[in-house]
Parts: sequence; C-alpha cells; structure tokens
Amino acid sequence: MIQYNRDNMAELLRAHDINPTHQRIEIAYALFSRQEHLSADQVMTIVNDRHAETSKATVYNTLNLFLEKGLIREVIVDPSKVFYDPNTGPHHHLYEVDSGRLTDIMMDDIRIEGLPDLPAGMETVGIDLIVRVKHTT
Amino acid sequence: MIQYNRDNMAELLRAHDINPTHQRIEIAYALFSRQEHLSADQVMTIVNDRHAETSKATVYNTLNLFLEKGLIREVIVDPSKVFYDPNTGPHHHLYEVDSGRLTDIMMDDIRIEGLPDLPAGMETVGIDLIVRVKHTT
DNA sequence: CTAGGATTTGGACTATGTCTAACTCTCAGA
DNA sequence: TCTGAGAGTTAGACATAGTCCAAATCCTAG
Ligand SMILES: [Mn+2]
Ligand SMILES: [Mn+2]
Ligand SMILES: [Zn+2]
Ligand SMILES: [Zn+2]
Repeated sequence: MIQYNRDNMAELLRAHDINPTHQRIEIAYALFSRQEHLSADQVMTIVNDRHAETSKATVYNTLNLFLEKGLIREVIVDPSKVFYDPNTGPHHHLYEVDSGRLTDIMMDDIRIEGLPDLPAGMETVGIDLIVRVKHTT
Repeated sequence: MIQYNRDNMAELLRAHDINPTHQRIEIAYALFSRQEHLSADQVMTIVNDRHAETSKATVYNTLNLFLEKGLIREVIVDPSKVFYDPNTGPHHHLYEVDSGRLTDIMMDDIRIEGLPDLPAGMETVGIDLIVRVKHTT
C-alpha cells in the first residue's frame, strides 16, 4: 500500500523517462492516488477542480505520452470514451453497462486456454478480457 | 455455406421481427454476404457504391435496429469507431492494431477458467476476449 | 541574465454518431 | 382506383471526443 504523493509521482515519471512538469504530476497523481479508471474528461475535471490550470490539449497530450511510455494503459469498453488505467499489471475488467462503472478483475485465478497459434509474422500486444454485466432488474 | 442473396435477407429480417425495406435489405446484405466486421462508414460506402441511395441517418438507424433485434452484434476494439458483426454466435476476436483488421477466433477450443463470482444482483451480458496483435517489424 | 528547446495553451478543426422536422413510401380501407 | 395514416427515410443541424497548430510560456544550460 504505497501512499502516493506529488513527490513520488515525480520519481515515477522520471523512472518512465518522462520530464515531470506541474501538469504531468497533477495528472499522474489524479490517476495513481485514486487507482481508478478515468476518462480524459474526468481527469480534466479532477485536475482543474480547485482552479483551472491545465488545458484540454495538455490533458490529451499527457495521457498519450503516459501511454507511449508504458506508465498507464487504456481500456476500450465504451464506444464513446477511452478509460485510462494506472494499473499496467496483467489483469482484466468488469464493466457494468448500465452504470458505466469499470473495475478490475485480478488475473491470479483466470486461465485462458486453447487460444489458436498466431498467424506467422504477428506478435501479441495484449489480451483483453472484458466481462460485461448489468444489474438484474 | 449459405449463399446470401437479397431474398433470404428479407426472410432473415422478418425472422428477427424487422420490416424488410430496400435500405435494410442492402445493409443486411452488405454484412451477411461478406461475413466481415464493418464500421458504419464502411457499410455506408458499400451500400452507396453504385448510386447513392441510403443516407447516413438510415445507416445508423438500421445498424442500431439490427443490434436491438439481436441480428448483429457490436465489437468495441478501436476507440474511434464501432465494428458491426453479423456473427452473433459465441466467438472472440483478433485485432491487428497496425492494420485495423478484425477477425474472428472461433470459440470451440477456448476455455476461460477461474472467473470470480459476480457481485450479487448482477448478471453477465457478455464476455469479450480480444487478442491484440501487431506485425513483427 | 539570456537564448533555445520543451511544454502548454486557446481555439480551430475532424470524425463518429444522434436528433429533428420534413418528406416519401406503403398499403389497408373506401 | 383513390386516399390518408403510420412507418421509414432524409438532409442537415447538432453533440462530443479527440487532434492539430501556431503562439505564448516555461526551464535550464551556459
Ligand atoms: Mn510501468
Ligand atoms: Mn439471431
Ligand atoms: Zn484496470
Ligand atoms: Zn466476430
């Protein structure tokens, strides 16, 4: 249970070869302190909660930079927006289609067996398992 | 190996409680004759290839109607567009992130084991497995 | 200090998808 | 054969996520 603060965010960014600026630290802190799946818009709202200081362009620039550098991952479950996930370890997702809530399924006990061999000349980038659920009426 | 034509498209639509109009038949035929995963935009292009006869609004109206009626399913793998899938049987997907190609993985041999129990009051809507691959450079 | 590269910014722009009000088609009834 | 009401289609306005750009600002090496 690490306590995340702005200082170790800067370290984390440097460890991923990212120059830690004010805006980048705030955005990383929004994601890592909550350990939640956030949309770009939610990140923007959180970061600008007290006084607006980070533009939309910077939020998107930064999230894409974090993705490139492998600091976060994206989760594509909703056609209308991408979720950003501070947990880059192997795990899967449970998506509540009615509420829009997205939570982790730890992968410890999940086995996916019988996947066919990949076509030649291809390599796996990732395997996403999404369990879509809804509330029983 | 069914040969799809516009006549059995009309039958298929009726069997799914959909009134078969010209536009709906063309859109269904685009998907079922190809057995491919198409975006709304691709459907629009195919259907209007010879002479434009179907509007964007109708393409979207129709695809959403087909979804509601369970005639097709949607596949969410790309943050920028939805793919529509004429195969509603249980199966999974292989997504080539560099080319955008989306193909089926038949589910016969795939087993997903160890999924935790659902939280109470929830029921599964679907389980999506997406294998993301890229071409080795 | 200062200059130059890195970063951030507002706002224009693109693209997917939705909505609406008008128009057209179909077909049952007269 | 005519008619009109409901179903379906349409153009184009609208909403929204995300990208792009040129100008402004920030940082830091010298
Ligand atoms: Mn990492
Ligand atoms: Mn069916
Ligand atoms: Zn996650
Ligand atoms: Zn498929």
